[in-house]
Amino acid sequence: MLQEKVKIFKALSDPNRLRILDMLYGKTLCVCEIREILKLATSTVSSHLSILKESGFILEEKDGKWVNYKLNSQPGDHTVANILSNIPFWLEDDRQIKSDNAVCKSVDRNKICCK
Amino acid sequence: MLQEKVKIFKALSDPNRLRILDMLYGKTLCVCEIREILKLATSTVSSHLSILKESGFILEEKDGKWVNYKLNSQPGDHTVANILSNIPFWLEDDRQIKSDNAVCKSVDRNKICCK
DNA sequence: ATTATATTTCGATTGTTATCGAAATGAGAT
DNA sequence: ATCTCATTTCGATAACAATCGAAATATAAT
Repeated sequence: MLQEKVKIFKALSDPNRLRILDMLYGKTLCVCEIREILKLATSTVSSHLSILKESGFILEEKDGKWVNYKLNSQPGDHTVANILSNIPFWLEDDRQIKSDNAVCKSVDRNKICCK
Repeated sequence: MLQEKVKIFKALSDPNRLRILDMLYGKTLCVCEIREILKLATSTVSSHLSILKESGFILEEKDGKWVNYKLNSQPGDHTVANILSNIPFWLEDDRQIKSDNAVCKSVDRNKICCK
């Protein structure tokens, strides 16, 4: 269905979701790490992650009280697979994306979440 | 800007715009030919074409009272170029897209528009 | 069991998008 | 000049999306 493809492109039609996707190329992240980098409400981040998951771009893994999100390395849809292999190339020149990559490396879940 | 990329993906986030793009791989079309195939109001088609043009996917060419739309063969943005080279592959399995391709070949502007 | 922390779901709000029909524009034909 | 046809712009409407905070759920630690 064409609507499936539309769902894929809608998932990419938000700057915060593009930032999340790009960050996940570096490493697996939990909701509160992403919340800290994007400066959004936790519920908003959760909603973005759900959209990326439903469209096939990412997978979730429960780990105790955390939920880790990572890129889907074996997407069922070939459009998703193709896009995932191109996104770093498409976004690499962006200022925000570059900055996220730097911040992302130094983010530590144990400092951010557990108080 | 990340917003530039978002604009590109938003342009792809509508089934009618995906249908238009795919049809343009076959041939240049005017607004009323597209209107006839998509069964939408002329003003709606014009609006979709404007979105595809603003995001860099297509170009317009005035030809008398007609305005012809065609794919942009030299997009400035490498994301657009990359996507344009992949779209036929991404959409080829879709029923609607297959049917459009057939209909599109037999569409004749002189039968549809001029009465 | 109770408490604390991470996440999701829900409800409300605000902004955006797809659609139409009507009015305006532009360009050829009479 | 006037008429006709293709297209765009405008204004309205209805559906959808991003965001938040509060309430609900889940899991770990005390």
